[in-house]
Amino acid sequence: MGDRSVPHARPNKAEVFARLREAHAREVTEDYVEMIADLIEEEGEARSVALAERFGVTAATVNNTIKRLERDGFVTSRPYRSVFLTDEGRELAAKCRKRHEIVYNFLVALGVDPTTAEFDAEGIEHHVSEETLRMFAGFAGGKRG
Amino acid sequence: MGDRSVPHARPNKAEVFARLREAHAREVTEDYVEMIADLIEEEGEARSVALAERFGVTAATVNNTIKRLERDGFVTSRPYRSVFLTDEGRELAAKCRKRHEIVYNFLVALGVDPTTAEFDAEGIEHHVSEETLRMFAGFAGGKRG
DNA sequence: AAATCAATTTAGCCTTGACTAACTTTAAAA
DNA sequence: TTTTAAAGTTAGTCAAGGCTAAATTGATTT
Repeated sequence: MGDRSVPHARPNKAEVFARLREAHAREVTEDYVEMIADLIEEEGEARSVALAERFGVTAATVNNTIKRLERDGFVTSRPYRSVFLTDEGRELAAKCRKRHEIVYNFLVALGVDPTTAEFDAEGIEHHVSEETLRMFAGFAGGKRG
Repeated sequence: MGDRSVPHARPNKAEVFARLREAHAREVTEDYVEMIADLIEEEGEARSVALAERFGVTAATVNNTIKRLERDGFVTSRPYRSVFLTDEGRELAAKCRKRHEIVYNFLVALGVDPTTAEFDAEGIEHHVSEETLRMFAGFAGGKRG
């Protein structure tokens, strides 16, 4: 147990920032698999030109990122062809989409303007723990039901 | 007005991600000025060994970051001496601390465990707009009063 | 005063995530 | 079928933010 017996003991700062850095490392991956899933749904396939347009980056940047996602097992791709999600990628995309919606709906339920909520949700979603996500879901749900 | 006359028009995705990238670029700066202010308050000065310990990074990393903060006008430093905040740095630190507290108190008011709230607040705070921050502050305040 | 130890700095390396410019491939039009 | 335009790729650059290892400085002991 170490020095953690005090009620509400503050976590070690270094732990907090270590977790923050881990979250950062996952962010781009999560945004990409989510966007790829959206594109496949909306347009039937995910072309890198569409990814570049939606993220507001160049085609070269998309290319680099897709290679990394492939290396990490989230997508498959062949030269000059569109990008596909692996099972793992699809799973992650589904999880991220749910989380995004919960955060967005929570902000709107709280009274935040929907446009602002879109901006904020995109940043916040990657840093919300399971526990906090449950609270968010419960709050928005309670307001509806 | 362009194509923004529809109620609740979704913002362009590229804008959302551009703002996200801007927020990222500010994160480390904000965390450092806040931590430097804390150290000066708690210990009278901000030594890089203390910064390294609290962030959970090496002294070399702290050194790099401090140089960047100095370049950007948030701190001053002299070799082998502790770090000082400029007026701009102090201002930013105060703003960040207030924001951090609002986010943390909001999460706790919502029912999130204080330890989890510490972790989540550190990630969330950098992505909360002024508008959302006001909603957070109002929510926690309303519960108290 | 010298030795030692802790703190700081420097140098060099790595990955991520961005860019531009130039090149190749694919698909569509002439 | 050839040409052209759009899409995708490759190569090279850069800054941020991490690291290790080695050198230096400052402060404390002996």
